[in-house]
Amino acid sequence: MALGKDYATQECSIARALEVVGERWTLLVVRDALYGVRRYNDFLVHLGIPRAVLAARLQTLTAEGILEKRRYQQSPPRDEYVVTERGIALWPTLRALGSWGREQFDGARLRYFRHAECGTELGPYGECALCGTIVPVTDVVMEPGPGLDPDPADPVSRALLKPKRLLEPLETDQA
Amino acid sequence: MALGKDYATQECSIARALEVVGERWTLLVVRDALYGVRRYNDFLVHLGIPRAVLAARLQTLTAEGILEKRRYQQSPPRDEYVVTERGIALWPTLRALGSWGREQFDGARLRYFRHAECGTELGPYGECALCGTIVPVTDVVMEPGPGLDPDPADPVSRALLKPKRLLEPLETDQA
DNA sequence: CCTTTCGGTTCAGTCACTGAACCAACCATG
DNA sequence: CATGGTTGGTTCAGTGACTGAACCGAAAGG
Repeated sequence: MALGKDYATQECSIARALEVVGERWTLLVVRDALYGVRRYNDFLVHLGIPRAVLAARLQTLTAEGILEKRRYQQSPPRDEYVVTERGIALWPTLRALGSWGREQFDGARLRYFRHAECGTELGPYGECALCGTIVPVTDVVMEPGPGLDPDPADPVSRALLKPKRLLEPLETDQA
Repeated sequence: MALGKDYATQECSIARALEVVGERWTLLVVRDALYGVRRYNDFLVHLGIPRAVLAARLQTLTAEGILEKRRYQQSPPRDEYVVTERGIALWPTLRALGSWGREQFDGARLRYFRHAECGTELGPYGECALCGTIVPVTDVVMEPGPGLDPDPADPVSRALLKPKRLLEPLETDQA
């Protein structure tokens, strides 16, 4: 967490985790990465994050092995940030946090997450009640709920309105 | 999150949740509250948090309905902070975060969490593999693992070495 | 009285985040 | 070849959050 490093004295894996992903914006960057966002500019417009902070977060997330920087075209040279296994492993945490936020505060259904195989909506821990299993991230389909703005300003939010699998790269029609 | 409030534009319950518990130290305070810590001074020595920050966190957590301030003796007047249902509902998030931190970084077993009924160790989502259910927080027993310092300096850490149920108030022998 | 405990508040200093400006590499266009 | 657009940054001044130490007040306890 960079501030004072005091979590180091905590002898606790929660504290250890927060050292890595506890800074402002970090978990939202990981969330977007799981949603399929990969490019600097897409993170930027979707999160509304200051450029300097985004650059810093992408760097530390890469250094911690949560994202991987990958060249996807040579000319002009362009890199994308792809979420790794270690990042994918944060899905249950994000899912639990989101469930808590919605249950305790919002109420509105913003997005549905379903088991791709059977269409069942996931439980709060990312499990499929029908199949009785924890659904792997690649088998989760995300689709918009009634609470979501149907005509958002930025192209990334617009692209996220289409039902899609988690991790599947986002296609932004730059219109 | 108090910084700029930009999460408000996120249309996302994860962002909503982070508005409330995303600030530095906040989740660790909630963790301690679930472990049974209730008193200002116990939070203080166990977390090593600046007094001003602790006071601020306790206030906002109380305002958000995650903790409840409660007078436990009249003379001298003393209050304790008890975790509410809303705070208890953060247990799956903390559990997931802790599992992630240990699996991805630490490795060392610091604490075991078991289903009180049957003694089975909880899975990463707080479920009991034997009973096949999500274990309610009141039925979780916490005990020290081999990775934990067996003779810590502060009395709170020492009190947390004894196996105990979650939520059960901590008894600090002020020795 | 005098001291200690508990639960804070105050304050100066530091560090992180913010927002705007700037920059460099590369491509497309005329 | 100049111009402008796109992408992915860096720099920098200003603000706000966190830190650590000091101080404070109420209420025992001796």
